[in-house]
Formats: sequence, C-alpha cells, structure tokens
Amino acid sequence: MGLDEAKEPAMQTSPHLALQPAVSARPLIPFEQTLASGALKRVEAKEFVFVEGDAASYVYRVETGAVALFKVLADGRRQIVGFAYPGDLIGLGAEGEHVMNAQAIKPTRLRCLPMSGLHRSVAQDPSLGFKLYQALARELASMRDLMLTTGQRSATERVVSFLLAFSRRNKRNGQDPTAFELPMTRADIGDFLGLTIETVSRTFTKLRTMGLIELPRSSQVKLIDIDALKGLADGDDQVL
Amino acid sequence: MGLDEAKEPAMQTSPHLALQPAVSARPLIPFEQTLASGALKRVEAKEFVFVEGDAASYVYRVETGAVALFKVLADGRRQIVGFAYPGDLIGLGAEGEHVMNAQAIKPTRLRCLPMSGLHRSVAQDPSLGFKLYQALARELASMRDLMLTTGQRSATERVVSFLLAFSRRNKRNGQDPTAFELPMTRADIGDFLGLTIETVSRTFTKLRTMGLIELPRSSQVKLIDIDALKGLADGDDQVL
DNA sequence: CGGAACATTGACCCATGTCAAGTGTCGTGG
DNA sequence: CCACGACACTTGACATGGGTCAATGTTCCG
Repeated sequence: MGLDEAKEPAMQTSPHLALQPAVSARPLIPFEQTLASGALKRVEAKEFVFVEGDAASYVYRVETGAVALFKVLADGRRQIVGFAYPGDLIGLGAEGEHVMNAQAIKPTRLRCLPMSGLHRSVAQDPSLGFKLYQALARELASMRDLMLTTGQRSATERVVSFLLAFSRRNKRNGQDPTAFELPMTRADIGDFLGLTIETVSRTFTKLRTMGLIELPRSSQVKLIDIDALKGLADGDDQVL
Repeated sequence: MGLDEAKEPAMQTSPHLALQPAVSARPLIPFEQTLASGALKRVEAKEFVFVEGDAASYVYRVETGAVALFKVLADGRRQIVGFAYPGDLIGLGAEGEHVMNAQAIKPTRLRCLPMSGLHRSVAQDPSLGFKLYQALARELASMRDLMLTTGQRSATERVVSFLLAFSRRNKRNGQDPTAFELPMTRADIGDFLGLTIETVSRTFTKLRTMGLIELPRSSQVKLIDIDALKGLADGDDQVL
C-alpha cells in the first residue's frame, strides 16, 4: 500500500490489517494459532461489533462479510474511516476503550481473539509485536491516502479512486479487476468519501454515461475503461 | 487523544509520537539511550527532512522547531497529514521508502536514529516494540479524528477544531491554553484542513469579528471565548 | 528603504449540498 | 404468484459554502 500500483497515490479501501501469511517454515505461530482457535461469532447486517466507549476486550478477524468502521459527530454526521473485508483485523490499536464504531454491512462471521490472549501471544512470540506494528503502519498509510483523497480531490476523483481501489483489491486476490460487487450502500460510500448520497449517485451515473463503467445492478460495477478512469482519478479532470 | 477532552471528537494536530516517558525505575532503556546519543541535525525553514521515495534510513525526533508531513498529488495539490512538534517522532512506520514528505516549517533541530539502531534496540528491549506499536496507534487515532474533521465539518468547524487542538496541546504542556503562536502559514493550515488560504483567512477574520479570538499578529492567536468556540466546533453552527 | 512573501478582502462563480419527487428492488404475507 | 411496503437509488430544481481570480495591505528581512 502506497508502494503498490506505481506511484499512484493509491487510496486503500480496506484497513488491510491481515498479518503477513505466517512463514510456513516457522515451527509455531502462537498468534495465528490462538486466532485460529478463537471463537467464531456471527453478526447480521447492520449489527454492531463494538461501539465507541466499549471496553476493547477483543480483536476480531473478518472471516466472511464486511464491516464498516466509523466515527460520529454529536449531531450525527458520520465519517466511515475504513471497511474491513475477509482477512482484515479490527479492534487493533485500541487502548482500554474503543474510540470508534464497527458495524457489519452484510451478514458477517468474525474470529474473536481476547486481548489477554493477544498479550500472551506477544510475550511468547517477540516478532509478533513487530508484526502488529507493521500492520498498524500499513493501516496508517492507507488512512493518509484517504486523507489526501477526501481533503484534496473532487467528487469525481474520489469516486473513481474508490472504484479503482476495489479493482486493485480484486487483482491482488486473483479475481476479476474489472468487475465487482459493492457490499455497501451509497450512503456508506458517501460517508466514506465525504460526499452526499446524491452526489455519489450522480457521479456513478456520469461515469456510466461517459461509457467508463457499467452498472448492471446498483451494487454491481463493471469497469469499462480503466485507463480513462485512472486519468480521472488524478486531477486531469479536463478529460470530461 | 480521543479520550482526552471529554467526548469531544478531538482533532489532534500533532502526530504525538513521543514515547511514554521512560519509567525511571527501569535500569536501562536502550532506545531512549540510543536516541539521546543520536546525531543532532539542523534544518532551516522550508528545508526537507525527507521526501517521498527516499530510503527510510532514519527515524527523527523533533527537538525544537516544527515539521510538516504531507503527501502531494500529481498536479501539485498537497495534503498535510500532520505537524510534528518537539518530542514527536517522524519517519516511523515506513518500510524501505518514505511514502510522504517531511519539511521543516521553521528552523528545526532533529535527533537522528538510524533504522539499524532502532532494530537493534527492539531486539534488546522487547517492550520497545509494543511502545512503537502504541505510538503508531495514537497516531492512527489522531489521523482518524482528522478524517472526521476534514470529511464532515464545515470550514468554520475545521478552523475552530484546529485552534482548540492548539489550546489542548498548550494545556498539556503546562502553557497558556488561551494564547499561542502558529508556526505555520495560512497555506499550511489550508492544506491541512482541506481549505484554501482565502477561506482560512476569512474564517479567522470572522472569528475575530465575532469576538471569539484576537489576532495580535497573524501568527499569534488569543482565544477569548473558549466555550463558544467549543460550541462552534461541533456542529451547532446556529450559534452564529 | 525596498522587495519578497504572506495575509486580507472583495466580487463572482461553480461544485456540491439540500429538498423533493419519482423509480427500482427485494422480502413478506395474503 | 402477486401485492404491498420498506428501502435504496436516481433524478431534477434550486441554494449556497467555499473556491477562484484579482487587488491591496502588512510584515519582515536584507
């Protein structure tokens, strides 16, 4: 992330907290092991995994589904700071209490790891602390990219960056980088990119009209002209 | 941070990466020790400490002065993602290459720690890894708060949040929470908050006209009515 | 004292927000 | 299988906050 995809100021959709796949040569990987044996929890769409102020007693790994992480202002305005997909860890980095909310956006299965177990694992495996550090560093880098996007880019640029991030994730996972399903609503996308539902919707329509994407269903996106989209993402908005 | 100042969705101006002051009872603190013996480097205002793509061979601690950390888009738009003040560490979390730029905004002294030394210290002091992890976690939390601010708040709310963050920092440091010097230009503030120079300037003027702040010099701010400012920061903008 | 950099202010404009109808789409119950 | 209601999404008309462009003021340093 940030090193991926040329020098493209890549926006990362996912916190991407998955630890490096444990090197197979290692005899024992306490954390991965503990995690694998952790309890499985199911949450329905819209159900909260944790909310601001909750004791941060577990770290979760998303097994299936998707989770939105967000903060809210007193008057209800909401900023989604990331989406977690299968393989991503959520709840890391909280000391004592959670300072944000985690809400499933579709039926989701989570692997639960008690904080106490995490601490034990860190004690057993000194390199784990460094791995957690690296995981947070990646998360921080993607957060900064998102800042760059919401702070400086136009609505079109933001939406296109968002779509291209999906494309990259699919490519990374060996799936079709030109077609994907959006697990979140327009409202979620808006609250992630700092736009309104209407602006997100209009931007999708504009991109479709321009022949750059197709929308077979409102939640399904097909990228038709990725190069043109990459051009749009960076600021040469004169292309329109 | 995030827990500080009531439930106020506090924005953190500084990366605030200073490690916990080493507990005095500990016999030897390799990292603090190594850092204390690290080379001192002076940089002038506007001089770069590192730029995107540089090998990440050092971590720096700001001793005096101030540094802006930012990313840029191909067309030059700039997003400042944080300011580093005395006590803050910069350059942490980079793997291999820096993915952002660090530029002094005033004459600055930096303590340099080679990455190799950092790795050695981590090996000697297992708890150091966890401290670095915590430092990044704090940084991540402040980044998310900034996201909430730039993604959801109005220009006035952003500027007021920014000023209140200075007030909090001064209070934390035992200095006057109602008066401070801004080390950065209006352009820097704009690029941090996702606003233009003109909007920042107009907002300062508006707050002065409203009697909430005074501006003896353009770089000096005096907060007159902190409670009103706190009200403005949260969204009850009807106060105007 | 002069000039460069920074800051303020004004006039205007436009991208995006707001408000208000519609139009799918999906799941449930008759 | 169809009808209905609830949501999500789209689209249109209009309003406005903040951006842009341009002129002027201020500060600071050589």
